This record gives sequence, structure tokens and C-alpha cells, in this order.
Amino acid sequence: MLKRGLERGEVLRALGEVFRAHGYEGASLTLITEATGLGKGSLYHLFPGGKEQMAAEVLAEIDGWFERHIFAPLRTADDPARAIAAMIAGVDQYFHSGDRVCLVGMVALGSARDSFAEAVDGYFARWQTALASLLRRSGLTTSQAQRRAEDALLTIQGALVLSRARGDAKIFRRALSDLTARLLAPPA
Amino acid sequence: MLKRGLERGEVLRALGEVFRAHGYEGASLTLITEATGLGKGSLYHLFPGGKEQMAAEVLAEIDGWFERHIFAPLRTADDPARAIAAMIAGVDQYFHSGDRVCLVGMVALGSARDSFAEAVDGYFARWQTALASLLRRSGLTTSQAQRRAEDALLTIQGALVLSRARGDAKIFRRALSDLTARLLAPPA
DNA sequence: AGGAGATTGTACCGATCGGTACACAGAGTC
DNA sequence: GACTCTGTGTACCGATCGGTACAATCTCCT
Repeated sequence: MLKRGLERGEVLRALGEVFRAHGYEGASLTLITEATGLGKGSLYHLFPGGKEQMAAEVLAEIDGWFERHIFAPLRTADDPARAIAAMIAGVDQYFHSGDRVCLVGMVALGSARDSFAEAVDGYFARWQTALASLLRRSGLTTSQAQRRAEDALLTIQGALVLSRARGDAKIFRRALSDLTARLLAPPA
Repeated sequence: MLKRGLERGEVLRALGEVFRAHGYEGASLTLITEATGLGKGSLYHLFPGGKEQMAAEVLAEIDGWFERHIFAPLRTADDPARAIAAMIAGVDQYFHSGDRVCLVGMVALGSARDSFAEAVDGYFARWQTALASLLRRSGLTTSQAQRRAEDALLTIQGALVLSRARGDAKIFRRALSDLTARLLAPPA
């Protein structure tokens, strides 16, 4: 039972990459065994719920990463400019400057959405709320802050889609840079 | 051979909805026969190239629709405000105010991207060029126009993703409305 | 009417799908 | 060294995958 906790984290990261690369439906058990190095026996031992549980745990782990590195800092920060820069840097890092796709957004578009609707909605909801709370502290009204946070999330998602579609990661970096300015702009 | 040309259009529309609803990988031949009312015999008679040809023709038809209703008007319009309003209205109509997902963006994110890379890239490239040409005529520099057009496409895609993820089509409509203002704003 | 070509449903193909069964391997305990 | 108990590889399951074969049908032309 070699260090289960650690192993599971590794497995989840590999699973995440497979789902990102092939989508939920496209990630066959064959691909999954190749990517994780685990046979079906181990896989179903670790995830008795099968593919659905794997995807659910991957989404949960992504959610956890963002909670720790993005959401929580936003909620507690007192310097808006610094907090926003940190969020943008974290996002840039997580998405490998546009080379990596957002699994949550991908799931949202696909037919697997219904199975993971709560996780998908919760992820974006908490992000928006955390960012809006920071923006409100920086002087915006509640509705301005919410609207601007919504714009930020949508911009990030759109930049990922367009970067991927055009095969040009620079689009993503440009969008992040513009977004920073837009988030820091004084209330309209 | 009952009105082949017309029939094919109908079939392509049905195919588009199936791909939109289930993605390229998820759209099984069973689902396709159900959605189109056509047996495998007819399907493979109409599309000897199988699923890949179906998807390619669907993408081409989408491209054609946008070419006719969005791109061409942008290129020839002389009133920027009116042209942008028309584009936004067309986009709102096409995506059913956020209820419908963008198949091109979906393909771009999935693993089928490589098979349709050219079609996907061309779609966005032509859109961006057409919009940028209008914006340049409205007084922006070439690079300002290109950047602002890029922002428009990315906003639309992101709004579709986020609307879907949160199950709230109002996000899409808000984004379109904001986008209109942003596109018409004077050069920075 | 009857032949030609377009169109269709159905049976079928091998491959692969997600998932299960189960025999076995290692490590810890006594 | 036998007894667990957690892991693991492998064979196998029925279902479904995308695709093919082909005979039956339909439509049109003469």
C-alpha cells in the first residue's frame, strides 16, 4: 500500500491530463491505463465508481487547487492591485500561458455537463464571488463588482477557446494582460 | 431522388444539433440516425466519408451561414454602429441568446481539433479579419482593430462557455450588450 | 411495362467500449 | 511460515462503436 495519499494525487494529475486531452467521452479506459500506468484492476480499486468517479475527483482536485491558489487569496487580500496581479499570474501558470485547456469549461460544453453540473457551476460561482468580493473592497458597487468578475471569468474562458482554435497562445497572454487593466480600471 | 439539395441542408442542420449536443466523439451513429431519421444506408450514401465527412460538412455549413449573415455584411458596411449592431443581433440569433453552444469552439477544445484545425482556424480568422476591417474603417489603427476584433470573438466564446457552465443564458446577453459598447468606444 | 440508377433498411463485421470476476502477489502481523 | 488484507494483472462480459455488404425498393425515363 505504498503511500496511498501521494499516489492518488499523482494518478489524479495524470487523469486530468487525459480528460483535458480527449474530453470525458473520448478518454477511454485504454488511454487512461496508458496515461496512469495502472491496469483496470488498480483503477477500479482506486475508483470503484469508474470513469464518472475519476472525472468527479479530478474536477474536485482542480477546484481545490483554485480554492487554495486563487479563490482564498482573493477573499483575504487587502491590496486589490496586488491581488489581481496574483490571480492573473496564477491563472497564467495553471493554463501554461494558454497551452492548457480548461477542463471545467470543456465539461461544461460537452454532454457530460449534466453529470457534473453542480461541480462546474460551483467552481465558477465561487470564483466569481471571491473576485467580486475583492472588487467591492476596491470601491466598486456590488453589482459592478459582480458584473466585472463575470467578465473576467468569461474572458479567461474565451481566451482559452480562441487560443486553442487559432493555435496561438499569444492570444491568451494578450487577453490576460488586457483583463488586468480592465479589472483595475476605476468604476465606470 | 426527392430534392437532394434541399434534403441535404435539412440533414446537415440535424447533424449540427447532434454534434452540438454530444460533441464529435459523443455523437454516435445511433444518435445520428435518430436525429436525422436516416438509416445507416442513407447516411453513408450521402456521406461516404462517414462521421468525419459529416462533421466537416456541418462545419462548412456553419461557416457558410456566418459568411453570408455576419462576415460579408461586416466587410461591406459603411455605418460601423449599424454594422456592429447587426453582427451582435446575428450572433444573438444564431446562438439562441446563449442556449445554443458554438460547435466550432467545441471542436476546437476537443481532441477532434486536429482533424478540423483548418476549418476551425479559418472560421475565426475570417471573422476577425472582417470585423477588424470594419473597425479600421471606423477610425481605429490596424493593430487596434485587430486586437479589438480578437477581444470580440473571445468574449462571445467565453460568454457561451460561462452561460452553459452556470446554466444562465442571461450571462450571454449581458456580455453581448457590453461587447457592443466596447466595440463602438472611441480609440483608447 | 420495364430497365437503370438512385436511395434505403437490415444484417452483419471486427474493434473497442466501460465494467466485472477472480486468481494472484506483496507487505504486515502473529 | 501460514493468515490476512490491500493491490494488481488478465481474461472476460455484453453492449455499442464506426463502417460495410447487399438485397430490396423507389423514381424516373423511355
